Amino acid sequence: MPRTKEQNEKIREERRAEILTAAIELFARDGFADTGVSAVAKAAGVSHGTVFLYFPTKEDLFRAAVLEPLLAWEARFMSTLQSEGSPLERIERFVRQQVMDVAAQESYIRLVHYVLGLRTRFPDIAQEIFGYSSRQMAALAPVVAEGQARGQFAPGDPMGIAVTYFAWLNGAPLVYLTPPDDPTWEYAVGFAMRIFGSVKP
Amino acid sequence: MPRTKEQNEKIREERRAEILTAAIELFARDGFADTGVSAVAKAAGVSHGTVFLYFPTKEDLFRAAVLEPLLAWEARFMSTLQSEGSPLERIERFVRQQVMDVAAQESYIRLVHYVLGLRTRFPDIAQEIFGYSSRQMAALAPVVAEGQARGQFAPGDPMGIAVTYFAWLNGAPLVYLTPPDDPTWEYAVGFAMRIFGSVKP
Amino acid sequence: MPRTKEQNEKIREERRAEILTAAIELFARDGFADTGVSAVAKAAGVSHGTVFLYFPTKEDLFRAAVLEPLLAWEARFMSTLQSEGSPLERIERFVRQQVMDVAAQESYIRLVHYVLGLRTRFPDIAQEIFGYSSRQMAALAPVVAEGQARGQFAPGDPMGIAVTYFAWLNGAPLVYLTPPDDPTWEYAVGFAMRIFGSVKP
Amino acid sequence: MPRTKEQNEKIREERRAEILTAAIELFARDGFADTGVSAVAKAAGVSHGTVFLYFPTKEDLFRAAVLEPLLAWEARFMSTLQSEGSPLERIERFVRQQVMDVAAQESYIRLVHYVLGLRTRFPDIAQEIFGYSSRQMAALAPVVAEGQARGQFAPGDPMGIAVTYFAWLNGAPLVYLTPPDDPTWEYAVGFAMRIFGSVKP
DNA sequence: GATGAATGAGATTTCATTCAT
DNA sequence: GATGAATGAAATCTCATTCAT
Repeated sequence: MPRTKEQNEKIREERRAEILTAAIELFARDGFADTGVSAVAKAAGVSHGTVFLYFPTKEDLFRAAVLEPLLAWEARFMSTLQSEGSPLERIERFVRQQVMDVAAQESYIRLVHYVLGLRTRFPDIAQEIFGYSSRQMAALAPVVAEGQARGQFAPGDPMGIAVTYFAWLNGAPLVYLTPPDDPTWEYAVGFAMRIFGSVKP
Repeated sequence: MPRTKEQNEKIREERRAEILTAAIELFARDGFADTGVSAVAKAAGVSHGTVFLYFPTKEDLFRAAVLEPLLAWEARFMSTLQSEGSPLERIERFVRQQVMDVAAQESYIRLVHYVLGLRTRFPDIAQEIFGYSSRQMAALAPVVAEGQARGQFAPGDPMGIAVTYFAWLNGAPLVYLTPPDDPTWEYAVGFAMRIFGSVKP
Repeated sequence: MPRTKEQNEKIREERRAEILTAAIELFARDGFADTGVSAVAKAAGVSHGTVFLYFPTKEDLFRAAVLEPLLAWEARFMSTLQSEGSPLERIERFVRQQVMDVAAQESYIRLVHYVLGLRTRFPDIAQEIFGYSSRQMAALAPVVAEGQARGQFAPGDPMGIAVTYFAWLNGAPLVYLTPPDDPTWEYAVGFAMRIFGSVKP
Repeated sequence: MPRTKEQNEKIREERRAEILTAAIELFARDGFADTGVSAVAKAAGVSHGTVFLYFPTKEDLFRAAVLEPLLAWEARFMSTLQSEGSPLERIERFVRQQVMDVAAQESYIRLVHYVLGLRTRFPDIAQEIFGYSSRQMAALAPVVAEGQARGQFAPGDPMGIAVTYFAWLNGAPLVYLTPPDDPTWEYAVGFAMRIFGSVKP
């Protein structure tokens, strides 16, 4: 009895995900050129020929490894920002969530930064990441403004503050090198709130 | 009659610097593996064989391109931090200098970040960069503490604040994409000072 | 449907042998450094990339080309030495076999001598060849002693005689330059027997 | 006061000899392709540019390193062969001299064998060496014949015997690996005499 | 005459991609 | 669909040779 169409689809989906997971890890560790397709195949438990059945070229594989996780993140962060509570509460929740994700997905973050650093080498992918960043900053600014109106944050251009926060968020994994469950990360959240002008006594 | 030793030395010094300058630019743009030694040679106006007369391997060239500028920077920043004036003045000068350098040497900064991102690929070089960062943070913290004692900055663990500032500084070039003479950078300095708890009215 | 494991194994075995045969010929003619892997590949009818699928480095290819035929030879010679007949008959058969092999496999012999000449350049391979020689001399000596006891050979230290014979055998291809079917070789056998002290009237 | 023509000549002669001595050693150790002109220059204490003042190409240097010592040897051996004494005495003296020279100049001998092994690679040089060998065998045969006539040697074609002896002489350094002052070499002389049919009781 | 900086041909080795099975 | 043998472009690195000084 041959497999049904659904079963085939499912198998394909799983294989694809396995390859992508392996690719993220390896591309993040060694960069694009130093990561062989064979290495990804091996880590995913398939032959290197198979990788090309799922991704026509190495560049396609790379692009998928970099961009697909971004989509899932974006949805989560946006919803957090629009959730319940005062601006201070929402922003603190948002910051904590991002910090924790950055800590937990450290190798993926490295991959994103790698592409941004080589933005002339990978212009299309970098462009998509910049779009993602811009949308987040644009969504953060009005919440900051609302907090300032309520007196929860120190005054200042809300968009400038949002940008400053994202600069810090991007730089964080370069200075905090501890594992995700280390208290440093929670501690860092408190310091990040200083950017919004909220200093805990 | 052969050249004197001094003449040879001078020639070598100049060629070396030319090659290094070209290497920084290209490594920053395309990364290690995608930058051919021939491309560096061409940009420096020499044949590829010549590059190997000055740097025994491509890795040596890369290492020199990443680390040698750091040494010059370190001296400058340290001296700024220990210059005259109140803690607030010194830190503001320090921040402005770093921000302006980061803006002006954008491609070099990208190169440094590239290495930090691929720190398992380039462990030795990354280690040296981390050492450089640590020394700067260690030098910054006492100035913050002094400013807090004088009431110029909001309270908070000085070392934690120093680390937060460096996180921001590292992230800045990923969100500010404007040329070095753009007012954005001066503007960014003001926002960075929020991290120290100094909010201009 | 992919090839079966057996099919792959067979393909690999055949290709490997083809490459090795070509390599022996070319290494013997031009030495290690002046034989390009591409030349071997061309002679074997494959692309140069393929050679590296079978031998990870050129040195590995060289080592295999030098040592693998030795193993086959050793077995043959040993069995001849221990075959039936009087010591004189066995040694004469042994000498004739070696002389004929040396004549027939002239280029391979040249390759072995090449390695022995450059024994500081190829210490491991040379060591293995010396081991091979030693084992043969050690096996020859007792047969000589037996022949002396029977009065078939002139007296003298059997091991010294074995060594002398091997010196001659090694030197033979440097002075006899005729093709393998030339009567010179058969003629040479008779002269070699003088070393054992057996002079035909 | 400038140097006289004679002084210049002498200096040139010495430099040339130094380079040649270094070249013999290195070519013998590493072969032609793996010996760099710079290595020879360094061993001779000159710059690599200087080597090309004395030998227009690397091949010329190699040719000189291989062939020049042969000329000196030839003269010595010939005179020994034509010296005083009975054929047995002269041949024994000749053999001893050659064996001792082979032992003492082991690396040079290796170089000669290297060229003979790669005779298609270095056809001209090999040709000259073969000429040298032929002349020696041609000179040795009549002495053997004379010895046979006097009953000092066992009968047999004198030229065949001469060739057999040279085969042995060429093979000797491949099986005797001891330093030149080791008694093995003197011992070997005795065994070599068996080829002529002279067995010491 | 001597030096050593520079060149560029050529060597080994890697690896994305193709394709027969 | 999956495999892995094969290809060949491209990369790093070496070194004989030239030539300005």
